[in-house]
Amino acid sequence: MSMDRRSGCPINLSLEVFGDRWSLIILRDMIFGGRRHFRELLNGSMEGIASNILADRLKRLMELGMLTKADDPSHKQKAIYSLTEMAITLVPILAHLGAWGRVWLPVSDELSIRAELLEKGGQPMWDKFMDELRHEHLGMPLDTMSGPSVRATLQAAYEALVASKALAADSAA
Amino acid sequence: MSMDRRSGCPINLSLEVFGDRWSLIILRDMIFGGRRHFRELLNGSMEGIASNILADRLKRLMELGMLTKADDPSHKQKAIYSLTEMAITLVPILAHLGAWGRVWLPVSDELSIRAELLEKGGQPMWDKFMDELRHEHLGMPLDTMSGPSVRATLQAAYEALVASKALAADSAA
DNA sequence: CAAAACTGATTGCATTTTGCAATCGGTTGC
DNA sequence: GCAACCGATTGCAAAATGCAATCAGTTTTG
Repeated sequence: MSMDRRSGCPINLSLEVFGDRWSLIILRDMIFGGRRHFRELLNGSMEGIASNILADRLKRLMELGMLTKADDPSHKQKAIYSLTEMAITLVPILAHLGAWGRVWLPVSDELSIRAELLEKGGQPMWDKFMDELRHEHLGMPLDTMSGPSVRATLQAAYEALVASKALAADSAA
Repeated sequence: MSMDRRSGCPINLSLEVFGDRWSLIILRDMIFGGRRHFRELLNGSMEGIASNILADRLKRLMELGMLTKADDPSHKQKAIYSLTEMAITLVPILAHLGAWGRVWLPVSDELSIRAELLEKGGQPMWDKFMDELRHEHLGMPLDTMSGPSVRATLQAAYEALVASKALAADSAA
């Protein structure tokens, strides 16, 4: 909440933006999960964020210029949160972070398949994804309309893995 | 300090490692500043870390496998902290983080020159840097001994910029 | 050889941040 | 009308943080 400015170091300033346990989780769910509403973020997060923390972080991310809020025309009191360009350009960082975590931390297979695909896709896939996010959140035209969206591709891979695991568990039982 | 495991998501797990305001700052000072001792980290950090927080984070980073501690042979009670491979592979993430911060946050010229050079150097420079860090911290042989070290290059650019700024300020006065 | 300075910490304590549970007033669907 | 849902807000306890003082051992200094 506070504008510290402990130093003008780029890494320090970045850390002042998401050097906490929730801000990046919220952005992850918006970017990869496509969530736009308060309730979606509240109930959808696997990590179980509390509603006051979510409200606080959404406010803070807006103050920092990472998100904008707009009324949902279909529902008078529903708010739609949108990523700004500043947040969309985090995609390569999230990809690297996921790749690093996949190597060094006790990740679960299902949840890391997305990170694996995103890593293998490399910069071209990240560019396509950012393009799609700009379309979704900023109303920009889609440069290239080639095949399924990156999010759908990642989601399909995740669901296929979950299904195959369930099958294996069934046949074992 | 706690081993949360809120979820097996790679991004979440990564966040549980450095989703705080100090852990990455310490690693930054070790990687880019070449600091190895408690006092160097305590007094050298621009952001002014408190000694108890530093002690706590060093302990935590050791438990996480990011650092190791050894006796300094030249000084019986001096401890030398070393980066592990796990920490050294953060270099690309730090480079991306610095690049992102340089674009979107109010960085200072002097402190962002390093990030700029590291970004421009790209993967080859990161590889060279990681190779040098493995030599320094893990005792590995240097693959390529080509020219000045990456850290020295970055440091020289920083000092040149500080000097030129001081000169400009002098001539203005 | 004793005093001073430095080593990596630790302790006590006040302040701030975090997280949980309950709740709020307004909106929507039935 | 009324239950379910909307984006929050409040009260409160627990944890993290930051500061200042301190520690015992080691090295340097005079």
